[in-house]
Formats: sequence, structure tokens, C-alpha cells
Amino acid sequence: MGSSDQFNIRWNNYTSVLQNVFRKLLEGEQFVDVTLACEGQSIKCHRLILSACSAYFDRILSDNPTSNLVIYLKDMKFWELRALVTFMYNGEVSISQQKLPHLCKAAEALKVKGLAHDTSLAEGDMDKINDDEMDEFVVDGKPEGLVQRENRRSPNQGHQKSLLRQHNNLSAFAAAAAAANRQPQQIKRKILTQPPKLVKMQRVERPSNGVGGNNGNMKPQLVHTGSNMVPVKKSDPEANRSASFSKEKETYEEDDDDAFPPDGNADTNIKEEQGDNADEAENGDMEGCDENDANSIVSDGEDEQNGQAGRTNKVAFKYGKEVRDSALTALQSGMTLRQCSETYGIPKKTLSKWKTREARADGDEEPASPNRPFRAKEDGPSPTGPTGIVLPPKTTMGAPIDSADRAERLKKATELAMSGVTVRQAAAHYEIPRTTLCAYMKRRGLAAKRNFLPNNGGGANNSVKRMAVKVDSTGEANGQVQAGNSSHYEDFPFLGISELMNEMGEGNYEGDGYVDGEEEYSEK
DNA sequence: ACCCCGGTCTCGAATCCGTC
DNA sequence: GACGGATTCGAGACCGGGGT
Repeated sequence: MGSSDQFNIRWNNYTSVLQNVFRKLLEGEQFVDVTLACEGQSIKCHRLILSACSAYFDRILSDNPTSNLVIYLKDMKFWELRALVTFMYNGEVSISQQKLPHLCKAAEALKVKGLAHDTSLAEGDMDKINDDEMDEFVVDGKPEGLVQRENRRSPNQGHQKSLLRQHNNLSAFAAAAAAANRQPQQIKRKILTQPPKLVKMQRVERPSNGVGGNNGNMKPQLVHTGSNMVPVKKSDPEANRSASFSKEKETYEEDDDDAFPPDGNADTNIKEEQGDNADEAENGDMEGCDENDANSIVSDGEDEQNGQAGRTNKVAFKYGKEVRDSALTALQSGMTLRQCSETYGIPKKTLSKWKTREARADGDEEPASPNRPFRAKEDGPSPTGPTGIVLPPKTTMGAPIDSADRAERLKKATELAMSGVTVRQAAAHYEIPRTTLCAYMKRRGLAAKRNFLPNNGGGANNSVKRMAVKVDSTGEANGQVQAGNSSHYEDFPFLGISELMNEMGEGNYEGDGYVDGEEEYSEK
């Protein structure tokens, strides 16, 4: 590569790191510079975060560069405020279904990005805030008497807990970074009264499975909490202690609104994650099963290289991978289950299961058959690609094919697709569903350039040049090797996948898969 | 040790869509 | 019409935990 080539340096877990930082800043009340209050209680926050995640707060804070600003939110329940703050800092919050409409209305009122539909306040709204509401701010005021709220209880009294998750609050954070630089000067207290218009929430069910879904969708998503939810018995006095932000998340039980105590805390139970990896699972790495996540390409490859049927990080280990490995090592070295359990704080049953599974894994068990192994059809004539490239002879395959054969065909089809034959042609040639081949290539960071037929003469081999394009999380070329760059076309004329991967610095691709030690990327 | 459960995650495949 | 990409859904594997 030439010295002028551009490199895109990416911090794969940037999102999760920032999320952890945000959470710690909130927990420790470090650098807080604004206080939100309602119902006689308050939460110390950061202008930067509020401004980034709420168009409403953004405008308020922009107009009031005051240090230690205290904002009273009239007509808002403290639990709503706390949940919204949690949402803005963590990108997600757990809440009972029956309280969901209340929270969403509050989010709409404050224009919380990721929860409110239109997070950008219309000009008219801004004017209204300034003219009508800001005028009502009073210095050193106390919250007015709570207005009797209308009965907004949803008719749906389901028992399902839900998890609201925000996907893109970090981008909003970056966009509003300038707000952090506003220099506060004086202390004021203000009362925010009537919030902006309320918009009925649209409930969007998260697919129970699948990788597509609504990733990146800013609409509120209702996600069922999983086994990570730790139920807290009401009888447990610890469970009823005052809520604080020193915990990963908060679970709001399904108490009636009337049951809210004055301090708004008694119904707030704490969900505490028990392991580091649980945190990881909650963070962006697995966010919405986002196949487009920057980590996906990396982790995918790693998963497949570890020989565990591509299933290492599919579910985060609750007790942490290091703890798990240490415990297993201890067991293998002769430590009893009981001793190991006491040492690592892991239930004996869980340890036993780990041990059993580890033994199975070491036994070179046959990998599970693919979910839907594509089956070979009867042989047909070898097609000729639109570019005139003569396809290699078809191999005779029985049906169904085994996993090794399948992997081999996928690999060869990929090479073929990268050599100047269309993906469709390559897929058809090796009897692979086209989309399967596309997904296979995508997971390896290989995207076929659009390959339309030449229309202005020239030999097929000259008019259609293909190259590998390393794609980033959004599916766009990340600049390492840009498609459409003629100079790069010169650099990579008709390179096979092996040469391409090596040329792009991926290294160790030797035609038999990505070589990591001895392990080829394997398909289950 | 085995089975079951609810939940999570990945992959394969079908379908739809925009582009040329 | 051909093409590649995005979306969506079903299937299967694995997780921790509980029960037997």
C-alpha cells in the first residue's frame, strides 16, 4: 500500500465504554452541574447529558448557563424523572408495563431522544417555552402543589416487565457537546410548569429473535427483560431501601400509582447485576442484536475461530469469562465443587454444568448440523458469468451436505464472487441461496461491489472489476479500501479473496479460511 | 445427572426494495 | 430484468437457574 492510504481507526467498544462512564458519573455525582427536582426530591445530573438527550433540557440549559441550576419539574412524578434520567444515562431502563404510558408521556414532555417521537422542538414549541413557561420560573421558588393528575392508567394491566432501551443517545451526546462548555455563573431555581404537548406513544415490539429488526430505530422499543432480571422480594428489607443510582438498573414494580409513597422510593426495587459480564450484556455490544455493530465483524470471526460452533459470546457469562475459566481450571486441578463454589461464589450446580459442558467440548463432539443446510441439487451445466468468466466445474454433492462441505462451498462461492462473477452467479453455481452467501460475505467484511453489466464496449474483463470492500458497522466502506476509487481498482485488479485479505492487512488468509493458529473459520 | 424453563443470540433463508 | 442490500422471521444452540 502506498504511504498516502488512509486508515480508519476504530474503537470497537467505544459505545459501551462511554455508557459505563456515564453511569459512573451519575452514581458518583461527579462533575454534576444541574439538579432536577420534583415531588420534593432531586437528582443531580450533568448538563451535557441532559442537553444531549433531551431537546427540552437542551433549550432550557442553553438559555440558562447557570451553575448549580435547580430545575423543578411540576406535574412530574419522581419515579418518572428518575426513570428518564436512568434512560438518558444508561440508554435503557426497566419499568413495568402499566407505567409505560406514564413514562412515555413524561419523555414526550421532556423530548427525551429515543423515547419521544419528535425530539426536536418545533420553533413554536420553543417560543412557547420561552414565553409562557420560562416566565414562570421563580427564583428560589418551591414546587407548587401537585396537580391532580388525570387517570392515565393504561387499560392494559399486563404483568410483563419491560425494558426500554435507547440506542442512539451517544450520538446525541456528541452532537450537544458544545452545550457543556457553557459557563455557569449564578444560582437560580426555576419551576417548569406545563410541559410541551404529549404524543401518544407507539409501541414497537422488538422481534423475539432475528438480527434485522429495528436496529437504530429511534422509536421506543419494548423489550422483554430476560433472565437477567433479578426479582426482588418485597419482604426483603434490602429490596426496599431507597433507590440510588449506584445500581445498574432499576426495576419499577407494578404497584398502583396511589401506592407511591411521598418519597417515591418504596416501590422501587433494585435490580443488581451479579457479574461483570452481565454488564457487558446490557451494554451496547449486544444492543438489539445489532449485527451492524462494529463489534460484530470482529466477534463473529473470533466466535468462529474458537471451534465452539460460533457460539462463544452469544450470551455473556453471568459470572464473567475470566471467573468461569478460573473456576473450571480449579475444578480440573482437583478442587471440589463445594470448595470451588465457596471460592468463586458460583452455585455448585452451575459449576457442575460448566464442568460437564467443558468435558463435552473437549471431546471433539460433532458440531451441530446447520439450521437449514442448503441442499445440493442435481448437477447442471456450468454457467458462464455475465463477465464471460468461465466458472469452475461444479462439484457433485449429495443431499444434504455436511457442514464441512457447506463451509467449503461457501468459501469457494465467496472467492468466485470476488473474482468477477456476480454474487447471484456464484451462489447459484455452488447451490447456495444468494442471501446466505451475501450474509456470509458480509460477516467477513467482504461486500461485492455492484456489478452491472457493461454498456459501453470493452472486454468484459476490463469493464467489470471487482474488489473487496471492508465494511464498517453501517455497511459503508470504512476507508481502508474504498470501492469506486479508481486508484484502488488499479491496486486490486481481480484479486482473489486470499490476495485481497492479505493485501488489506487481514493477514493469514491462506485460501483455506482465516487462519488463527490452526483453526479455520468454521461453520456450525 | 438430567430435564425443563425463559431468555438471548446467531445464522439461514425468504422477501422486499432501490438502483442501474 | 438483473443486481445487491436491507429487513424479517424461523430454527437451533446456549445461558443460568430451578426442579427432580
